[in-house]
Amino acid sequence: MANQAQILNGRSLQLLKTLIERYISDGQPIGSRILSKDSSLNLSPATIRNVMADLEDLGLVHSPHTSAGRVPTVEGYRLFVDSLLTVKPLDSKEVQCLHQGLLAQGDGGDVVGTASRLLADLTQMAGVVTLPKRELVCLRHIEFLPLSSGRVLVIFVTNEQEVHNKIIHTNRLFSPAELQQAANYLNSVYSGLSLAVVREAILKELQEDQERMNQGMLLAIKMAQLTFATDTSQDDYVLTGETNLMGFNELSGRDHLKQLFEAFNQKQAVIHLLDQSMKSEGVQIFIGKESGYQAFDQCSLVTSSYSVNDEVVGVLGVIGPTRMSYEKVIAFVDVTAKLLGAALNPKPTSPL
Amino acid sequence: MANQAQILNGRSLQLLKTLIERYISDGQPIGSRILSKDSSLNLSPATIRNVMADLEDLGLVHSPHTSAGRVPTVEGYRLFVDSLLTVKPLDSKEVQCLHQGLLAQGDGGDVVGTASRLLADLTQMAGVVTLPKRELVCLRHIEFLPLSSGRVLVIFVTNEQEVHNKIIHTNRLFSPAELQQAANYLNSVYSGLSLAVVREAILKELQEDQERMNQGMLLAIKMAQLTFATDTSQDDYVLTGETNLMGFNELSGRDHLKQLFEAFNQKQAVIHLLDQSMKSEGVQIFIGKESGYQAFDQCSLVTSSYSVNDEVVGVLGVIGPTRMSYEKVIAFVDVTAKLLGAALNPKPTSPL
DNA sequence: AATTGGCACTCACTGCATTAGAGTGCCAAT
DNA sequence: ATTGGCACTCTAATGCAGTGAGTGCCAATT
Repeated sequence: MANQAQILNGRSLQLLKTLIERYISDGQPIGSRILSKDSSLNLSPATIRNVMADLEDLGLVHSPHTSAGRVPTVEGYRLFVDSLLTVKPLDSKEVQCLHQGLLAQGDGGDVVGTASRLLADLTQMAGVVTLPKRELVCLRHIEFLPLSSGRVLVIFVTNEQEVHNKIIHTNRLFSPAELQQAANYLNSVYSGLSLAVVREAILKELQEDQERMNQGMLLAIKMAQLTFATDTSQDDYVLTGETNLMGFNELSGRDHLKQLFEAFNQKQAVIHLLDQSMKSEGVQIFIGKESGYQAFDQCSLVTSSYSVNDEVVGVLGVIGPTRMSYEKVIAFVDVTAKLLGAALNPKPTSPL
Repeated sequence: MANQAQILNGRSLQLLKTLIERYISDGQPIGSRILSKDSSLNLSPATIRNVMADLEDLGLVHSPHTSAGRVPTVEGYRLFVDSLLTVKPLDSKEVQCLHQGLLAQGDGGDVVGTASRLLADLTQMAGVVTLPKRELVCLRHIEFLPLSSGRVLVIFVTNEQEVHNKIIHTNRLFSPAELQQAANYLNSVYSGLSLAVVREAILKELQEDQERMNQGMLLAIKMAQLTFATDTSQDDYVLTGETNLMGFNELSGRDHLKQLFEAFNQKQAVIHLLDQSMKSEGVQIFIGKESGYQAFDQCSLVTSSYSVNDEVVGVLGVIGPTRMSYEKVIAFVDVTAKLLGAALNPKPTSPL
């Protein structure tokens, strides 16, 4: 270990950095000659070879075969992004572009989708944005419609304009009037509160003695419970630009590509990774096998949580090959997260 | 032309048929020797070669290079599916499977999605199903919610349980009470009618003298007009199993695949093709370049419209490489269309 | 007149040897 | 500690011969 500290001096780190930068831009193994010219250290190729041998011992770079240059390993990338990276702030032009794009969207109201598409377009990779966490979501309006055989269609609107629907099962039939009454009650009492609060309140009501309540209220509470009880933390995300990934040679193996897209469809892997980023603020990076999913072996995922009112409500990120321009992507992800948070934030639900 | 008729006798057709069948199963150019053994005609390879030369003159088959076997052309496939094909009815086992799958779905109520997935799973290609046509869709319930700056969120439920929403712009602010009244009016008058009828009725109302109506009715009509006027024939479809297509060599060129998936994402091309099938009943097939879209050059699309109450309401189909087992796919598409129509049909909207 | 066997020819694919080039590792010299 | 030199390794590209599948055509056969 003392050895490592000795070896990993400024110079070797500098070399590692230029190697990775060059590899990211060229995509081919980097030899000592190139590195000697590329770095401003004025070292001969021979010296560089020695350093490279050390770096290889440490597992930071790797040689595809005897007479090829070096390629960064996952550990190399990790060290790079953790300590060597010089993140350039975005051009104000690009920030403008993002800002415009996020605000000047159509009336679809799909800020999340827009953000995802912006990420994908600007990075030429895949963009992914989770829907904002439910707890942050305020109930605006609820409505019940009777269906056949005791089922009831629940429609509820959250925040400004997001419409959700769900079918619940009841053990008896209800008249439209009853349901209307229940909805009225719920709307008058719970409108404007976050779903989390609503859920708690309902549980409390159910525990209290129910004789105090009249029939209508009781029905309303029960319906609400059926609707909101199951914490279907609607883990979902918007993924765009997947096709961009087909352009990269390192991902273009048939099987690889198939695995990747199947993972996208099943969502579960991506969700798991994004969830991990939920816990911490700021940009987080998964490089290659670090993700733990085989499908993403050759991919890196750069994520950032985004917040509204200083509370983390979602995650967004970019998926691309491990050989991506981390500096740029990190910058993009970072500001997009902030802009998205801002775009979601200052929309005070206009009180009716 | 008289020549063609002479040449295209039963024997050459028979040979074309076996050639295509064999090519579909093997995927490699078929030579005269193989064909001689495969066909039950007891002809020598030399004879077959003569026939093949004729077929090539007619543009039905094609030789990749001098010393390779023959491969069917688009025209060859076309002749094959039009006149030579022996469609085998499905095993009752498979029909069962489809039937079960369509009926025994979760409460998601997403019959269309289920159908698409079934098609994809059973054929190991991509399945696509359009949403049922709007005209067949009955208005069940409508509701307005005021948003900021004169915008109004419209929620309407069609058929049993499909929830749609849309934002419309108005030139002044409305109170919730006004909107409620308007919704009540619309619900009482138009509930149960198809969207097409509703649209017509509204246009008629607007043309008649409006002084007869009171303020509330007028508002209601205007809101409804904004909602249903633009014939956003919600051209949309559910596409599943795209990843299955990545397994086929003939489609696995990077650029090809990318084009294909981009076409899927943009939807427009697929919609156009499906729309064409809307007009005619029964199974329809687009082979290779027949589609007119470069992205689908190497693909075939087997579609069938599906009907409810003898009226065509949507289209479904399978997308795969031109070298697909048309017999099977046609059978699958055909019965799935019928089963889907049936699954949608006998659900009489329970009168409240 | 259709069918067939025979034969020359074409073309892709394979294996093999060769070459050029890029890059390494190591050693001795600075 | 750094460097130049040198032998070595491995890849990628090239050329070349051999093989096999398949064709097209012609003359013989039925």
